Amino acid sequence: MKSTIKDVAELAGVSLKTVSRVINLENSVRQSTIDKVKDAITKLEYQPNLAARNLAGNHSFAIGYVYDNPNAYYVIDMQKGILDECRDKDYELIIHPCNAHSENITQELKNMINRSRVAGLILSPPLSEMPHILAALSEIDVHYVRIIPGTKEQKESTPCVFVHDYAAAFKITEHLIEQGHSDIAFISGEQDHRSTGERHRGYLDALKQNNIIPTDEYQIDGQYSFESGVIGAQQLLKLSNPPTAVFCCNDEIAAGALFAARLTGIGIPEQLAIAGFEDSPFSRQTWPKLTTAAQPTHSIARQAASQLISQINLNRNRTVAKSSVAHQHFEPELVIRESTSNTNSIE
Amino acid sequence: MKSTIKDVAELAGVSLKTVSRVINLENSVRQSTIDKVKDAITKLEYQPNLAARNLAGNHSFAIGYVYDNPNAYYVIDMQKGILDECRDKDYELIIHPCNAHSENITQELKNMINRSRVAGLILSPPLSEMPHILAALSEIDVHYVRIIPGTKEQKESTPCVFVHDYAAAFKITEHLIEQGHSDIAFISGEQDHRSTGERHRGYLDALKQNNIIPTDEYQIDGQYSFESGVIGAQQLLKLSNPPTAVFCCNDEIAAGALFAARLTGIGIPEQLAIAGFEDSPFSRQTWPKLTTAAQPTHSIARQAASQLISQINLNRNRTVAKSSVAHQHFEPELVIRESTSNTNSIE
DNA sequence: CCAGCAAATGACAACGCTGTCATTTTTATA
DNA sequence: TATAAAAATGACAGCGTTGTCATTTGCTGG
Repeated sequence: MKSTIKDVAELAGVSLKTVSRVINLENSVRQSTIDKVKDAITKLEYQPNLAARNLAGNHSFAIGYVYDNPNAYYVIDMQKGILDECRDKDYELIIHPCNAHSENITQELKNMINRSRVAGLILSPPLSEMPHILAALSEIDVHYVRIIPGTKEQKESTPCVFVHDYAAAFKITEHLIEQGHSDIAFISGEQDHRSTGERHRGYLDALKQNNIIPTDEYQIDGQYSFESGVIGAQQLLKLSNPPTAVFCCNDEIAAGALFAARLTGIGIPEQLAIAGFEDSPFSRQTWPKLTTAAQPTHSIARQAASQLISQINLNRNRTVAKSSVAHQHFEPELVIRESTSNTNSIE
Repeated sequence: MKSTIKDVAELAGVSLKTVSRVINLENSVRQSTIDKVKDAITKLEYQPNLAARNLAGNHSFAIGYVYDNPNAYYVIDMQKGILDECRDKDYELIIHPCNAHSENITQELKNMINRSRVAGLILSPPLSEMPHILAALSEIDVHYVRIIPGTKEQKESTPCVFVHDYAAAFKITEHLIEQGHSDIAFISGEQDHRSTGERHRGYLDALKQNNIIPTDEYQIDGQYSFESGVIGAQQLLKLSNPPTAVFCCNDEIAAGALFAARLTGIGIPEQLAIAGFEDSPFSRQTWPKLTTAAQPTHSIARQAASQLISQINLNRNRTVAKSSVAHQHFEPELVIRESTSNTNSIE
């Protein structure tokens, strides 16, 4: 029932190998031959057998996406972006959620690569920032592309897709300043996440540029969680001179801060403006809706997959331009909603 | 570098085929031989080459999970559950998000099955309820397990894992009644989702059992979205005799209803009690937190995967007990929080 | 102690494709 | 037009496993 390369070859009147060449986009095939073969492929609805390709070519047409679920929406978007690219390039995606802080994470990843024979990996934060993981991956010979906060300018030795958190944080803080605030607090995510640092830098620089001196007691150490937002905001609201605005390192923290503010009957945004980061769907589902920064997750994911796949292909063709470490960066977009701005009518 | 079945055979002093037998848990291998082989496997850190297995055995060790993203948290949980089972059984997972209402969805699925050569599929709602999709899958010969609302008792011709939405909806409604409510509204999800019907039945039966006659104008047609909750609640609050409680078909709707109530300054739960369904994380991130029903998604997913894999194996071994349509059902659990009950202190 | 049978094991082809290298065809050059 | 070089194509082995069938081993009972 299912047609094989042999059927195609016969129908097209060429050899197996020539069909194989056409499939693999090898050059040195005459256009007229290509056409014949493609016709046959279409007629027979031929689809190459992945298993056979893997086996014969000794390489896999699968890439892996490894993540430590920071946020379901983010992960889903990433998956979708990667998948879209994979479909284009005829690759498969193996997903691998894991616990970044498990002690045998490196062994786990090695096993996974061994088992699934993936040709490469995409890593998103926080895994993409953990030196011991990167080291382990470099040891075994596997390609990978990292998604990390930062910019092209910072020289990384392995391919990365950058998310320009700094710029976004700067913009958000600036927006708060424009709304007339100068007592602006910051609730951070985990200290060991690079995004936390980047966002904090953006915040600080925006203050600086507007001649606002950051207040120590406004800098709250938190985590990327709702609970952390609750606690952080409570801490801030207890101060003798509480801030009038708070920039939260992500939407969950912001939702938590909102919750805490509500508990004490504080008006949002009149008495406290709250901004988040990430534009997760629930930033639209709070009351009031959250101002936040939207990351183009889907594009980022696609870009990462595209980069990974070309890297793999480069390596296969022995063009060995492995050194050409490609980089690209994406800038989040400011999304202004009611939690920071009364000028937006609350529908 | 990577060891093959040949290496194992040599080290163990047996033939290739015997090693293959051990790997595949075939009987008719002496225990002493099994031990020898297993030792060798461990020593060499041997891992069977999936591609070769697929090719030689003409079957795949991959299953697919097809879904139309109803909810990111749900999908992530499902994926995790399926993956856990897959790791156990040495299968791979191919995820396939799609649009249930796209017109060429059946063709898309067929292509996907062809391309990825998955041995079977797991379907979650709403895809699992769409007759034309099921029909298409039955046509091509692919195993599948559906996750659907309902109970074992309902006779389905193909294997299903049931989620007992009816019972959960009944419980939630009963809880509202216990809180002293009798004017209880219902905001539905999409009418063509079976879950909507099941939840509505549960709601109606709970009312009936408590001698409450359902009010027509309290039955709101909605969708599974935040916006729908906003609109539905606004509609309810405009009534001359508005309800004192509302059961929303999922948490998003409930969050929307909460939002709408907030806008009009209505106190929750004093003036309006709100219950959701699903226990998505943000049901804990609203103010006040939402009462809801928690589905054991991870277990459901695992069960579905387990069922699918045994079905596939059965079929392989020509035991052809394909008729033994296994069913199992899971009951959501009531999670009472502040949106319906003042007895819970608001922390 | 051996025939007879079942259980255990092995030899070898095959799965569908790609890599290597040999052969044929085309093109460019003299 | 002949010849060399390049481009296009093909023959065939081999990737790591499993299926089939043949062979060997171990056991039973007479």
